[in-house]
Amino acid sequence: MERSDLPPDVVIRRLPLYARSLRYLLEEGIHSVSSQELGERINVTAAQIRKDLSYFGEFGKQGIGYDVEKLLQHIERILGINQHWPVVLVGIGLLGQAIARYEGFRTEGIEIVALFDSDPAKIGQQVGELVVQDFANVRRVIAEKHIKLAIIAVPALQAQRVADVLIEAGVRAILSYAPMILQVPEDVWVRYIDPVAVLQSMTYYLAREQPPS
Amino acid sequence: MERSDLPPDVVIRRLPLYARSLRYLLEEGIHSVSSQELGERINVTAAQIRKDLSYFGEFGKQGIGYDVEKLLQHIERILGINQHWPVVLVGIGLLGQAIARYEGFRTEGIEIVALFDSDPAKIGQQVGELVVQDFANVRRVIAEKHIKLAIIAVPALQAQRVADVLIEAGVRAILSYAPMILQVPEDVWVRYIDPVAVLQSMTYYLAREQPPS
DNA sequence: CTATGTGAAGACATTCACAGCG
DNA sequence: CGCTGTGAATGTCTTCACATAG
Repeated sequence: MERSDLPPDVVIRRLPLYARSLRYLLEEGIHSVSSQELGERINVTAAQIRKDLSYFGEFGKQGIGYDVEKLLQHIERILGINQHWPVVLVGIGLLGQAIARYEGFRTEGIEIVALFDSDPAKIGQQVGELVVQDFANVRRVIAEKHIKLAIIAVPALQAQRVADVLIEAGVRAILSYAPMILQVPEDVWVRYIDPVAVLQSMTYYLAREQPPS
Repeated sequence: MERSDLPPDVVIRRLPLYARSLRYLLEEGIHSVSSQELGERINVTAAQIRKDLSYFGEFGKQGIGYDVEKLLQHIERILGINQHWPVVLVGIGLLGQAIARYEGFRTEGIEIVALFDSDPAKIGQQVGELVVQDFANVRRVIAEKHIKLAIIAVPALQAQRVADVLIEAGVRAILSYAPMILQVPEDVWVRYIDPVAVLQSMTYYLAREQPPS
């Protein structure tokens, strides 16, 4: 392949799944895997995995497959998750608290390092190992810790205002749980977690098979 | 267009976003909207919206645009969310509790009607308006209430076992928060909420702009 | 004159199928 | 012989651009 081809975003979004599956393989003590086997675990075709990886180099051995640990390291490096990415979390309601305490965020390059809320009743409260800070201080913390990543877990109507402040302070990528499309400069990345929309897209298919109760 | 063309899944996944945006427009008292205006709110091109809608019929007025309320009703009907979809939630840890209490799930066709966990300490506990039930009873509840939709919020290693039970009991669509790809029959729908993977895919781009702290 | 609906074109993503290497 | 890596072929999705309707 032309190495000058940029990897499509859809490929980038699959890499974390490959990485996770490789970690599970390692935990099972499996040290070698073919594109076929890896694909079966994550419901992706073998050709797709090989093509995806080919955007970044040649990591396998013909006739053998891939060394799990080496491939994992390659992917972690490609994604940049071999480095440490501090994240701020804004909005410490029930969802925010669950996010703040979720172990999955403490590993694999990502670490929530500060919690913010505007509610005086929440400021000062301990959540997991962190103390909730006043959102008014978010700029200073983002600047001091050179934070580029943020998670927003505030109500829909506050999400845009929060995003504006975060971006102005230096955040370059946002994961938002608010049911609201954010308007951001084109050099800022935004992704959404939207369980209601996901469920509603599945009802489309269910409604066509058999009616609901 | 050929009405015989099936709408692509990517179109189905956008419909809930259109619906939500239309609801916000209604709340703002706006009753007419062009594909251009709607597109600007949700960062989708006008042509895409018109093409998407064309899979299902003709809902606009040339020279004018769309009647917000009518288009919303059409989309809700297409998605099947004009009907009532009862959902079971399995796994009442911190995340499960946040999901159970989230208001967004109570509207728009979706309603969580039963909570399940296997932990004796959690069974019997009240969460919002519901009481946590023993997961051992999940089959009976799914059958009695004709439930087709489930949300899984259990640890990764338990997710497959939980999914197997749910599907056997009659569930046809699953929204899973577990960081694990589920193996299911091909007539069952599965979608994932995977915030860690989403964050990790954004670090790819950040790592290429400027190094993290 | 404005904005929809839609074939056709173009861009993008996936799969195929096989040369080539270990 | 098995499995990777990859051009080419196929399939899918998005955008274009304009005929058409109000």
